[in-house]
Amino acid sequence: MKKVTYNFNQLESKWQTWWDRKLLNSTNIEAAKKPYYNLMMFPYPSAEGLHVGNMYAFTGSDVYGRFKRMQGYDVFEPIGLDGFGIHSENYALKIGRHPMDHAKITEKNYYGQLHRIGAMFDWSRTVETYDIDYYRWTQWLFVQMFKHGLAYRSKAEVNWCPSCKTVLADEQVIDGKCERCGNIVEKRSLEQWFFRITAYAGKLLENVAGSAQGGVNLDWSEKVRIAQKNWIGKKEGINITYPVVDEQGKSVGEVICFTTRPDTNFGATFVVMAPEHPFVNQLLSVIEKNKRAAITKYINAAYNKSESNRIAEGRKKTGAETGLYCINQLTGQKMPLYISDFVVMGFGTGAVVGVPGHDLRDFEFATAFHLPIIRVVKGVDGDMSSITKSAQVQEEEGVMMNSGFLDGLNIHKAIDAMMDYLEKNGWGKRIVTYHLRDWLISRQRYWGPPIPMIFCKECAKNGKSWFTTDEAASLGVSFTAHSSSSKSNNQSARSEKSVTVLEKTRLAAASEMAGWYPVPDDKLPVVLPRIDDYKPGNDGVAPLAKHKEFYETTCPGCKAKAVRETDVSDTFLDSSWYFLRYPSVNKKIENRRSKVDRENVSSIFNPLSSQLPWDLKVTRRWLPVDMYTGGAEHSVLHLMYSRFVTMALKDWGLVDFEEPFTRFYAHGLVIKDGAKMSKSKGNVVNPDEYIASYGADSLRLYLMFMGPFDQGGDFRDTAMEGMSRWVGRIWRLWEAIATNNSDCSDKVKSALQKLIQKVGDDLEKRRYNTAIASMMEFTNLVADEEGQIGKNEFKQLVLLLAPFAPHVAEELWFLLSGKKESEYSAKDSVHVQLWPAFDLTKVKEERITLVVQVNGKVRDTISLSQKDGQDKAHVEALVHASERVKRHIEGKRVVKTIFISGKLMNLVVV
RNA sequence: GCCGGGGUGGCGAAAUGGUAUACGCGCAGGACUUAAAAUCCUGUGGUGAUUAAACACCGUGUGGGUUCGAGUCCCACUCUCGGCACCA
Repeated sequence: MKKVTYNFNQLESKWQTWWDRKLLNSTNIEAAKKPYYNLMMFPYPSAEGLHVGNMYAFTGSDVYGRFKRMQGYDVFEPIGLDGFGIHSENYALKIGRHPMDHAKITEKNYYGQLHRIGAMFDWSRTVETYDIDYYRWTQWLFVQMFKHGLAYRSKAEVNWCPSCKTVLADEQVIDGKCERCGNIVEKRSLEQWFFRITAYAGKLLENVAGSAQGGVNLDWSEKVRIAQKNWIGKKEGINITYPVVDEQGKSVGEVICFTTRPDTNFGATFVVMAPEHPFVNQLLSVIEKNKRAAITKYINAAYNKSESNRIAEGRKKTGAETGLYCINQLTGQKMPLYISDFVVMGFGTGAVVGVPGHDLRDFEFATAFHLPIIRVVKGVDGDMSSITKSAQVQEEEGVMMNSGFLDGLNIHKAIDAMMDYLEKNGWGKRIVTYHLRDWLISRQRYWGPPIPMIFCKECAKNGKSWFTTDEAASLGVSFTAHSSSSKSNNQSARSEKSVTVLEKTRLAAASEMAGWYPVPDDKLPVVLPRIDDYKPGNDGVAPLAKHKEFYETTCPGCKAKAVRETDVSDTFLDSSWYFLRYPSVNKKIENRRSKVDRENVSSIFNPLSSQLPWDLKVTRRWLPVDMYTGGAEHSVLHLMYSRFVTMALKDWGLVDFEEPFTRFYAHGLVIKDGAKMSKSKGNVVNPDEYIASYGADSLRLYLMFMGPFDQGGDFRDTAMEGMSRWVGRIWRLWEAIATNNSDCSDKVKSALQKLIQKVGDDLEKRRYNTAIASMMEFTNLVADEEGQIGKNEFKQLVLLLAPFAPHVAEELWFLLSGKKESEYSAKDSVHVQLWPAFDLTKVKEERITLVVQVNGKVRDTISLSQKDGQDKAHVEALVHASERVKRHIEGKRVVKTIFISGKLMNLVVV
């Protein structure tokens, strides 16, 4: 910790105050001529304050925003807090503070820190997700989802975190553990609210895979696009129907199996269902008593098995025999039907046909249960013997055999031929399935937006719901309880035509929504009351469920007594639309400055018009987001949810674009002592202390210099000394100019032109580390020239420095202006100057260095004029005159001479 | 298992197929100073050789290949970091 020759603490706070006072960073949303929306993922407060990893990300985003502004764009760079939800609540619980009080404290801390890093945030338009003015609209979004059939309630096997005491969406379970607390997640069968994100699976995939026809081409980090692709997990295959019979051959129903490899179906020898498969219940009534007990036992064991147990068990195959058979209609063969937990209910149909010769899992199962194994593919190794070892199981390539009409075809052709055949006979139907599941949106927690739904027993009894109201009819989504109820499930997104899918799913949803009404628009928001028993319980019931005064209400349909939903929505819903809010934030219904009193419920149920949370005109101008920066850990979380919400809004005609983020840049992670910064590892670095001892500018520079922005880096404080030194050197350059108004050499002038080009290029590519390095090279060159730099050249250097070190750049620019403080206006600020232009014709380099090689090895270098360097004969003469070259070609014959004009000559000798 | 990054000095890292290790840290030596801090200067991949310089050889995870020339392109492998995973 050391001192620099200028007082950075004083200087930085001086300019931060000045920028605020001059509204330098408050974008004029309405008047902007060249809007550029530069957004960084807003932080979710899960600690007392930001750590240096957060600052790294914000700085990287800010450097780019500042660069764009200097290129003449009206850059909007907003900031906010994602402080509603489980992250913040868990921390509040940990330190024993009420989440509402905690929110106020984190707001102060986070905003204070975000101020001190010197980013160009527009502090006049912040968004806090726990603000009533904000979550009122989060609830509105939920209602819209419901009315459009994209929100539904369903009993399902869901992830339950025993530590957070709530359910979680699939995306929020990482390696069988809770995304928030790291505890092992259990399965519970609960009735929950879901968002039908699967209805958009096709479109979500197309755009991100770049396969959209006339669609959107996303300029996104490759690894994020691939992660989304994998998560959506599109598989094209076929659903094959197998009739099921008992020992006597009597028909007892049918089982549908999904497969991508129907070509191997002549080799099928058994069928396996997941323990959760609906057919299991059905068959329990038809099978022998002694088998029934065994099956029930197996199923119960499977239910109670946690995810971690399953993982620990590895590939060991267990199962229960049903005594029933599926008929392979290709061959007429009877295939025994089993129940096993290696088949998962959530994918395909929850039942698979076993082809042990050509699928490793099937092979393992067949071996464990002594089932026949038939070879139907001759592999690339030509092996045609019977399959007895797992190494013989052919999966990827081969030619069909023992397969009737398929014999001799390669497997890829055979797949198509078989699908055609099965469809023609009515035994199968081609199908597309996705790994993506519907978004489980309810949380049994306190700190979130109450789900704005009301349940009425009376209406439920009468088959009434919002879908039977006049409003629904006027929106064209009416539904009567008597129409056929097609069972909706998580795999309903199959057709590529989203309109018809939406119509279907909407009706399907309506049929199951008897008794449910959304809170009418004019009764929003449903305010989260302040309660003292806010801790989550073990019973799967939200804290609000213990508060009659909250949940007792009247039915919007029949006016009878009814109850509110007491679960709150997932945090990721809060952040799924915040980018739409920022530019329109001044459109808040109430006066921005007089926030609605959170405690006073009666003042909140204000009649509201059917306005939108965003201004359509503003939104058309500013969205989608031009540049979005954030962590890759949100690849399948926030980024997927936001895309889904935006697509839905587009279909409802509320926005005119379907992708929220045109460009997304995934920044790297800051590592400390070889590990990701985290509280539990105790390696969290607080930026405050470094700002205090080195200044925000030096810290910013150091963070950007550590390595490429998309790779992150290892934080070490010793290296920051170097940055601090360099800033000091620049400061002293100014002192030299101030005292002896020096001019500089052509060498420096030429170098500056090249520097301007280099820094601009690097900034566009976000290669901040090399941009800074080249500025250092430039100042080193100036030092070699005895510190001689012209005032003009120095001014240009300050412009290049401005995005990285905004405070010191502003101070130097101010000093260079020669103005008094009172005369220095917002227009004079270094940050609104135009990025300097470069002119390479000004580059004067008389001498160049030409490399001389013999057989590709460098043996000498020749310094000569630009002009002579182009002259092959001249260079050749010099090369042959070189002592060093002579030594290596002596007694040998030059068979070839390679000449790259102005750069290199290579003599090939033998 | 599948899909993606990545392996370069003591460390963070740089290099449109053309002088590998720019820039920074660290380290060593020096200047300034009564001394320290700060600042500035010089050196810094390895081995060998030399009074010294010149010099030679080796060097970008491993093994091959293409090329006048490979950190960079191709093939095979290996380690590592991320994502997905009994997904049919």
